[in-house]
Amino acid sequence: MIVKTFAIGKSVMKKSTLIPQYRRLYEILRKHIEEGIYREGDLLPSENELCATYGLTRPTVRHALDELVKDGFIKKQKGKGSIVHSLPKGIGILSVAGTTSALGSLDLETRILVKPEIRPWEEDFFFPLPDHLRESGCIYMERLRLINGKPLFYDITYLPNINLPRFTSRSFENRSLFDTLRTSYQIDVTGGEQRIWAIKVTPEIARYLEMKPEEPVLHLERKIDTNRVGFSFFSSLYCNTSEHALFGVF
Amino acid sequence: MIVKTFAIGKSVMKKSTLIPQYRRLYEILRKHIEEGIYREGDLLPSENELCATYGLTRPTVRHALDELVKDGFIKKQKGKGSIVHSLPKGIGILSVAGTTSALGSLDLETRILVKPEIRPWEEDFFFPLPDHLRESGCIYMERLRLINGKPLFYDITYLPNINLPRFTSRSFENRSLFDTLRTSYQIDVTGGEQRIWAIKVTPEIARYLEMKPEEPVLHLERKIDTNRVGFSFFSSLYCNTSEHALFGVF
DNA sequence: GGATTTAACTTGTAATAACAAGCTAAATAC
DNA sequence: GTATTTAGCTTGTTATTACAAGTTAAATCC
Repeated sequence: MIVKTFAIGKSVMKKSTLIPQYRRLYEILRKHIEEGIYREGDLLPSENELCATYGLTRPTVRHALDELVKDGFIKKQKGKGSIVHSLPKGIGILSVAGTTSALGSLDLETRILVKPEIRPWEEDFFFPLPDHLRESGCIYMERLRLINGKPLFYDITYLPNINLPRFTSRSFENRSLFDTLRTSYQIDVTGGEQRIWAIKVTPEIARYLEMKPEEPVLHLERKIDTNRVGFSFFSSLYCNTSEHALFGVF
Repeated sequence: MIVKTFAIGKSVMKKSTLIPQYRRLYEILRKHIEEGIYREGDLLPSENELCATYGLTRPTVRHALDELVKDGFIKKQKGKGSIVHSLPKGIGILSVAGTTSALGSLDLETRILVKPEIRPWEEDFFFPLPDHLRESGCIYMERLRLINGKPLFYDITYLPNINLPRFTSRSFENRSLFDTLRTSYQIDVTGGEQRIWAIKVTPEIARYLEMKPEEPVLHLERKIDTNRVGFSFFSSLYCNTSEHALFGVF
């Protein structure tokens, strides 16, 4: 085989063992899509072109594309190609869609109500907790997310306190918890479970979300699994859907 | 290569071209899981065992297992095996979880309010409609789903009226729309989009769901894509979450 | 010019091979 | 007996090859 010296392909140094090649290509293409190099409806380079460009073989390229499909960045069509979808899938449900305004034009802000701090897990936690998590406590965090200055989400996050160097000192001002875990700690979300209710807003939540009492509010409880065995984290979330719907691609 | 005459593997007849082998293995394992042959927490046979049993190679077997992972039937762990998860992922959100009772013990009933009928698409449909769907009208259906005799879902479904022989005469008493499409028409759900709100129940919906006025109710609007290009269907759903939460695996 | 065929793309399926890395239990050393 | 090592499993990654099948546009025929 003729060895070509490209970005991903097998170079002489073998430090590539850390991160798989399909994952690296995934990150590159994902970045390109998020940066707008490929736009909605565009065709990605064909699999064979990607092979040639990055010095990989088709199974590897296809693996990367499969991940992009799974995460909702592209759709594939036989005989045609990989079509950029651009709507990030988020996790089951995550994004916000206004009735009139486009997503990009929204002024999104995240306010930290309780900075990441280590505390014991709550006694009657809303998901059954494995014992190995109970021992070392959890990283607790409360955030409020606002759109155009109006509060929309009230989000309580619980992470296992194991082996996340410098985590509590990080900033989570932008919606970057998932990105932070992915890029700084190589923790990928692989799935999870969620429960959803429509409830009447409680006085406390109403205060955070600036809602009138008795108004309906969306309540989500989520367990989020990762590729790191035993590392799951949790989120309890309240959302005012009077002006914006929760939007999800699956 | 030594040809073995197993259930899936290449036999002399080549009618196997219709349905891919990984898909057949997927259906077999899925059925086994749903029938309880493999139970929650069990390990599936190893990939090599599945290869030997069904006369397939590892890439094919892995493809089938990947699909099972994607649909939430199993989870894989390196060095260990494929662990049966049993909770079907449904589509984003579908299943119902009671606060106390287990899923299996629930008495589930589906009542048809409006039998499948062909009618034109609504003028201001809640998802943008491709032109090729508009022409041939839609199959319209209203269903009510009850748990222990109490109505829980009110579901309006819209399907494109193209090439579904005998569809309107089928029964949809049990929760089998997705199964029917999958097994009778080889239509697989590949993804979709959904919007979710918590709203105050309208008088009409309150009547169907036997709720008091002003109570919060969950509202979902979903576009569901399939492997058949151009064939997407739609669902508008209202759910009373006062006693049961919507449950989803992703 | 217009309809049809063909050729050159695209992604989808499948077999084969080899090694890496995580997990577990049996074998070994102390 | 207990702790450690090892061997043999498991899934994960990657390359190679070949053909099938859907899409599209150029070439051909009429």
